[in-house]
Amino acid sequence: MGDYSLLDVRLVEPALLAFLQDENLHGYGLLDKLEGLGLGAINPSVIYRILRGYEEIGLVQSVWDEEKTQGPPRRVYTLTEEGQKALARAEESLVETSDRINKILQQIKTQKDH
Amino acid sequence: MGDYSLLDVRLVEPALLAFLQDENLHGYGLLDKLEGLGLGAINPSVIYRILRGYEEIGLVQSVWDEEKTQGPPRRVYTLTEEGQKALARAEESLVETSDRINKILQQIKTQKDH
DNA sequence: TTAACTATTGACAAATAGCATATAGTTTGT
DNA sequence: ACAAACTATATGCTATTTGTCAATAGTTAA
Repeated sequence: MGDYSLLDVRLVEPALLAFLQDENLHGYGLLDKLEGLGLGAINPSVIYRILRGYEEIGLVQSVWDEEKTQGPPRRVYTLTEEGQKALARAEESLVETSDRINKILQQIKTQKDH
Repeated sequence: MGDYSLLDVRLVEPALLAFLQDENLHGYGLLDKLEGLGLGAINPSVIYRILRGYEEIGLVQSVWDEEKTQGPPRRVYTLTEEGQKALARAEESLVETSDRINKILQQIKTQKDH
């Protein structure tokens, strides 16, 4: 029961790429970052699934970090060159979506004060 | 030539409510309106399914328009009071999503010029 | 040694989207 | 009159995506 919409769930994918842009992180760390977007209530399995999918298609690479800092070993993800390109495409796509949202909000507003 | 993402598909539901805010429209007319958002490539079945769903939960009401203007009879949808409330909630949700998108875009930008 | 927290994975169910197709009335061209 | 194109709605099936739950397991604090 998260406080986010189905729309917001689809922000997770681009957000993960964005977070990995200049920092190598593991799933749980990424989950923390998502909290900063108000998406902390998302089920961890969703994040892990996306990450594995990204690795399969070559957008990220992972290595096991055994330097047991706070728990069991964890997979640390790095953005590949392909991932950088995917991020660039995601950025464009987000801008377009943002435009569409603004158009809808504008539509709602202009109808309100008829 | 659908140049929209899965994220954008999720904009259809709030958009339909917005379009019905002060104008009674039928499915095909709504599809035309979606074209203005760059979502014209969305399969009509998606729209009709959403509209029937909305009617089931009381957000819209429909009547058959037999005044054969350009083709077979069509269902003309009207927003109910419940639908107005749903639209208000959708508006809030869109604003939140827009904020989240902007945060992600900001994140991408600030990392770019490291 | 038990509980709480960190961390990842997999299995299965539910929801959503895409695609194709059926039905059918109207308009336009020949 | 007939066919083709366009308008309009509906439905069934498949594939994809998302949600939920539970299993596994290491670390830290009580």
